[in-house]
Amino acid sequence: MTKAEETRSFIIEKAAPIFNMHGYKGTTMSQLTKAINMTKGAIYGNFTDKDEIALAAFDYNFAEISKKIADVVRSKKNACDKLIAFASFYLDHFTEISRKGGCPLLNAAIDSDNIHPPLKKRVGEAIETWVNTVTRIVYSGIKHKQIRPNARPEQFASVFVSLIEGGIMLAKSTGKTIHLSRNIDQIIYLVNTELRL
Amino acid sequence: MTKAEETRSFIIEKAAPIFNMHGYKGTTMSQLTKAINMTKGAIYGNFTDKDEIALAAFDYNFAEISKKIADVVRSKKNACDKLIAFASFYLDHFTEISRKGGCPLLNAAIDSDNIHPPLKKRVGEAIETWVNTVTRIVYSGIKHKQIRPNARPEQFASVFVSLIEGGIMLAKSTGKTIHLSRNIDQIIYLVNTELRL
DNA sequence: CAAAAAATATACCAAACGGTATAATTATCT
DNA sequence: AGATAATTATACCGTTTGGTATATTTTTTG
Repeated sequence: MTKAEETRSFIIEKAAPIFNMHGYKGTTMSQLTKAINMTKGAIYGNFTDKDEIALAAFDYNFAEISKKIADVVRSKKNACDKLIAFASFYLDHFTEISRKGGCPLLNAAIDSDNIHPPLKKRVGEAIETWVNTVTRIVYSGIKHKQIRPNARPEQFASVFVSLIEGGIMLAKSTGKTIHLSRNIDQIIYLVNTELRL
Repeated sequence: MTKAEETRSFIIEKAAPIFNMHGYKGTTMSQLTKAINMTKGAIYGNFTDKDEIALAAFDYNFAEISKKIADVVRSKKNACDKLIAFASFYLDHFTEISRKGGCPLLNAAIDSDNIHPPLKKRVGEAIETWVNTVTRIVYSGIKHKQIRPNARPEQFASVFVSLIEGGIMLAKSTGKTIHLSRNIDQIIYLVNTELRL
């Protein structure tokens, strides 16, 4: 990794939580200069404009949480356990996720809507990826006789992701984690009663 | 209603969808002057600052959708039917809701977080009200022998609201309404298999 | 209908916004 | 090490931001 690439990564790493917390319009270049501890000229030497930083920041945030989820999912062999581990991750790390501003998928989805089409497009794709990941776990579970063959993977995936994102929204805005934990309980219940063979 | 009150209402009515679409930071006074067709001086003669308009706009948006939901819920006698009518409302009116920028609860919850504590507080309270409405419907159903006595109203309410809000988020950001309709199907399924007596 | 009061338009303000030209600095390469 | 290239800091730009003092218009009231 060259110096330039390192600096670029450093900028993105510092900018990412700020964009996640304050949104695109809510994040200013002077906030970024403070967090990155570089002048505007330096930052603009590495990025053409604020948009490019915002897009890179979203990609970083999404990749970061994706990696953590992938690790947790990979640690389980059974498809049902993978799903439960996936969902539990959000509850187990709610404090940390909350401190960084919440789920970047949810935040960027709402934030980009009506104000930033390129970002919105990217968020939409990320969410599809997200849903597809869950869908594939269910299909794989069916294939390996761990999940009932009459399960509906796409249906389950929408519900699964919605319960997580909706739970975060409820928990964050009311300040009561119980809303999220109820949803994770519901996911575990659904996995064990509707899916598991 | 005096002239002043009428003007105030008019301003809020016009400002409400703009705040819902573009968020607090994303909404500028010049956007408002165009939509309201009044000069800045006139607007500031009726409101002390942008914050006051934003708070009033959220209250308006919340009251508007609350009223519509209340009408739909009131039209059904059975608690289970009330819940299904509630959830179906979002699917039936998704296009309209989408055109106005999505669910104001979800939007304001994400938008206000980390940038506007007074608005965040109000949104949190609105969400609690929302969840409590669902909780009460379930309790009432238990009382009137329409819902199983072993149902867990609070648990169900969190799941219910999350499936709606999460579904809107998925549907809006991917552009595919199917995500929302899957969630509404899930709610109907849950009502009929887990709650209904 | 005229006077008082309220509401609106005009014209302006300082501050903050995203962005840039250029000079100074630092890293790279022969 | 010295020349060259890349990076960063300084200082600035025009525009837009939320907000306001004041003049003008409109509404209300005696």
